[in-house]
Amino acid sequence: MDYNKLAELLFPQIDKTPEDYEAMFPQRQNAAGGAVITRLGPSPTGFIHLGNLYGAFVDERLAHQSKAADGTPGTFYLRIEDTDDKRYVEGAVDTIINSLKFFGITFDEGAGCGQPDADGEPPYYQSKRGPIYQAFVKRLVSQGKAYPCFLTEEELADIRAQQEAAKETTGIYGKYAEKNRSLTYEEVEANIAAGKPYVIRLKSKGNQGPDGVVYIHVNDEIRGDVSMPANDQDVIILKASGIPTYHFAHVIDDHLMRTTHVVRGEEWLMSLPIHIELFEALGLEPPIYCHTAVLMKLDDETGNKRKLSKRKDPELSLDYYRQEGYHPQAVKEYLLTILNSNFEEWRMANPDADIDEFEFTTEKMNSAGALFDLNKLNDISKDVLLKIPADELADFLLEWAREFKPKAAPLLEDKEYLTKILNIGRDDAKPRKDLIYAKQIFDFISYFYDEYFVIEERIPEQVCDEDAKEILKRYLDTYDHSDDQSQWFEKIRTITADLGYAVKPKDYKKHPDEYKGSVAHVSTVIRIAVMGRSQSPDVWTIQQILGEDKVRARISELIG
RNA sequence: GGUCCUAUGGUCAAGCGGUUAAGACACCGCCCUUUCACGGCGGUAACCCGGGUUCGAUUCCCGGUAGGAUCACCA
Repeated sequence: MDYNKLAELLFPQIDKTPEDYEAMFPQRQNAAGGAVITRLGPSPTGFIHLGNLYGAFVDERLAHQSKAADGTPGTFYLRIEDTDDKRYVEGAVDTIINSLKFFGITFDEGAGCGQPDADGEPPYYQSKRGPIYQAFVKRLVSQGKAYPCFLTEEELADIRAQQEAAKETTGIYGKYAEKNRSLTYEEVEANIAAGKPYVIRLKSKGNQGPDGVVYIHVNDEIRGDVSMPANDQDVIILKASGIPTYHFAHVIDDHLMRTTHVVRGEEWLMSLPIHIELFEALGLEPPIYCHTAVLMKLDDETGNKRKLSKRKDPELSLDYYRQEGYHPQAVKEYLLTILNSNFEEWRMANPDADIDEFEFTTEKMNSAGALFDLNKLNDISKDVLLKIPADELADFLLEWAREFKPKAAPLLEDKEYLTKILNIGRDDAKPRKDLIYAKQIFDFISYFYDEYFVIEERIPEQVCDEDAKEILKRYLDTYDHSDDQSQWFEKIRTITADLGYAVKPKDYKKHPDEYKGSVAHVSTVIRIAVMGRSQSPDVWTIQQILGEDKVRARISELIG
C-alpha cells in the first residue's frame, strides 16, 4: 500500500505540512527561557463552574508566577475547545471571560482577548483550526500511522455487544481493527466514491511487549510517577466531520501553542496513554502534566463523597456566589486554601499581603478530591471582608443589590449612610467579624431601613408587658440624642434600678430572687424596640446612625 | 467488571522510621460583655483493616476494604 497516495486521496486540499506550521508558530521567547505557558480550554457550553475556576487558578498562578531568564513572565491563554458543535452556546466565550475576570483571572492572549483578528491569531478556536489538524493527520496517514475507518454505527454497536458478551475490553483494537486497517487503496477509493462516511483512526502499536503488557510512565507534577498500560486502541483522531477529537486537538494545539504545563482535571488521567502514543507517533515532546483533584461534596442521601454535580449542587455554579453576594476575593482565597495546603498558614503569617505574593507550588497540591466546605468559605469571607474598607464594601453591596435585590437598591444608594452602617465596630482593636456575603449582610443590617424594619423577636420573659412599656416610656422621656455613650448608658442604669432590675448582671445571677431581671433584659427591650431583634452591635452607635427621629418614632410606635 | 488514583479527628490538613500525632473550620465549656459578634483560655475528637521489612511503623512493601475517576465520532 502506498501511504502517500492514500494521504493524497484523503486530503487532496491540504497543501501545508507540519513543518510549515512549526515555522508559523515557533517556540515562544519566554518558554525558551523557562517561563511557564498554560492554557484554559473550556468547551463553549456557557456553563462555567467552580471546578473550572479551580483549574484556571492553577493555570494562572503557574504562568504568572514563573519568569523567563530575562524576567518576562509566563503566558496564560484561552483556547476554546469547540470541536463538538452540539455543545456550542451563543455568547459563551464572553461569559467565560467575564466570569473569570470577576474573580481576578485574566488571560494574556487567546479567544476574545483583543488580538488583531477578533478570533485571535493563531486561531484559538479549535473549530477554526481544521486545516492545521488535517495537515498533521495527513502526515500520519502518509507514514502508515493512521488510516480511514468506515465502520458504521451499527457495526460499532455489534462489536461492542460482542465484546461485552465475551467480557472483553470494548473498543477498536487488535483483531477488531483488522478489517479497516487492511483496506486496500482501491477499497478506500471505492468507499469514498460511494460517499461512505469515515473517520481517521490512529494505528495503535498496541501494548503487547515481549514480557507482556507494556506500561507508560509519566511524571505528573501533582501526582508524581503515574504508570498505566500503554494505549492499544485505534482511537479516532479525526471525526467524520473532519474535526479532530479532543485527544488529537490537545496534542496538536498544546504543541503548536507551546504549552509547557497542561493543567486539567483528574478525569483526563485515564486518557493519558492515548496522548502519549499520539505525541510519540507525531515525534513530538509531551508537555508537563498536572492532573488536579476533583471537587467533592458529601451527598445528603448516601453520605458518601461525590463529585459536585451541575444538576444537584447550586454551589458548583459560579453564579451562585454572585447571587449570594460572596466577594470574589473570598472565593479566591477559599479556593487557594484547598488548592495549596500551606496557604492558610501563609495567610495567618501575612494577613495583609497581596495574594499574588504567595508562592504557589504544585508540590503542595493534594491529589485527593477535597470536600467543598461552606463553613470554611464563610469563615474566610469574614476575614476578607474585614480588610475591605467600608466605602468599598458599600459599593460592592450596592452593585450586588442592583442586580439581585433591585427593590432594596434605591435605599442603598445613600452611600454615606450605608458606609456608616458597615463601619460599625470595624475600626476597634478587636473588630467585629459578622459580615460574610451580600445577602447575609443585607439581612443583618436591614433594620436600618424603615421599609425592612420589623419586630422579629419577643421581649425576654423576665420583663412583663407593663414593665416593658414603662421602660420604653421612661427611655423616650429621658432620651437625649446628644448624650455620649456613658451618659446614655447611665440613664438606662437609672431606669433599671428604679424598676427593680439588677444594674449588674452578676448580681441578678447570684441572687435571682432579689431582682426581676438585669440590665441586660432592660437593654434587650430597647434593642427590640429600636432594632426589632435582640442581637445587634452597640445600641448607642446604632442610634447615632439611625438618627433621633427614627429612634423616637420606633419607640413611640410601641408605646402606642 | 477492567484500568488508574486516593486513604490522619465531622471538614481542610501538617507529618515524610522514633513526635505528648501540629494548625485551621465546625462543635462544646468558661472568661470578657447591656445582647450578639470579636477576642482570650480550655475541651471532645484521628493515623481504614491484615500481613510483612525493621530494634521500632501513621510513615516503606504486599494484600484486602472503602471512596473516587474513567472505559463515546463529549470535552
